[in-house]
Amino acid sequence: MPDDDATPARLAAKPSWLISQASVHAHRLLTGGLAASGARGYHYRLLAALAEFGPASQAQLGRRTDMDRSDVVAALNELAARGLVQRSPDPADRRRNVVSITPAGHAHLDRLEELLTRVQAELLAPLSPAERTKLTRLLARVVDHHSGAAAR
Amino acid sequence: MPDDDATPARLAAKPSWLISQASVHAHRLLTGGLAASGARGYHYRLLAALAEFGPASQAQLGRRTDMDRSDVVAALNELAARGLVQRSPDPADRRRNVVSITPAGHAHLDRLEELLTRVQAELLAPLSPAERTKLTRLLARVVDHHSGAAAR
DNA sequence: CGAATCTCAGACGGACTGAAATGA
DNA sequence: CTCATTTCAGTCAGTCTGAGATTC
Repeated sequence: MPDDDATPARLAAKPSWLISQASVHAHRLLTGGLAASGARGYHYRLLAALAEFGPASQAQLGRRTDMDRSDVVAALNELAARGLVQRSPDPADRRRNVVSITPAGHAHLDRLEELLTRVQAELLAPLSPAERTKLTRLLARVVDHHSGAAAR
Repeated sequence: MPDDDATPARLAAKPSWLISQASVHAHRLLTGGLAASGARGYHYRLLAALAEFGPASQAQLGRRTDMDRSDVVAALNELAARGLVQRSPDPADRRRNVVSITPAGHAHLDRLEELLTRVQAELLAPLSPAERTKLTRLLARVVDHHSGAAAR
């Protein structure tokens, strides 16, 4: 049987379908690439937030990386066990754990950054450099519009 | 505190991040719009496949709509209960149920089609018509590349 | 015999909710 | 006392796997 798994045309033409298919492929490439280094996407998100904004509470990190509170706890446990972040009580407010990135954490972030850059190239392989930029800009405007309106 | 939920720049610039964020927004708009009609995305996918390719077995429908076999069973139960599809044993192969769309199913598909078209417009609201086309074409090439290579 | 189909029940990982403990 | 934070336990919806019955 030839087209036993052909996608219905009206479905394949819907932007929402294309986006969700693209997202599936992206997630597969991403977790695949990271697994080789024993890392997860959450690690990158947390380390990137710490590197850019400096030490932060776990609640802050959850908001900045769009992660659930309990997932932040779990991922930080993994990072702390490997010495990539450090938890210390905030001297100014002893309710908080202030989380900061260590030198080893910076080094790890650099490795992940490089790895993720390769994954992006793989994901956008069929597009020219100009087209990759164009796609990225268009997506950014769509995302910006909806997260600006909906988030808060 | 102002930027308590700012996204790290290097994360916000990654195509894979943008795609997955866009996918979250698309899914939210989609399920939200469909829920108003008591419908689900699976219903549209199945009805579209039946309308385009004609009667099919449940296994075929699963492949064409990228659905799990047990989800096909559940969604068809819902559609059959509302008289939108019909199940009948295949006389040529009694293992199979041949599923076909009813006139009421066609009418329902038309309603869903209209609804989903509005959702697409909402999703791509910040883009001009030309930009929407451009984005759709670029995404189609990316998806095509990866599903052509990985699927089988 | 092996392979495919339909169906149901159970499992499984991911994400959210509630509440206790702590301390400003 | 009230509020925010951290943490864990429990829950929940969505999806997949396994197994059985049937037919090719």
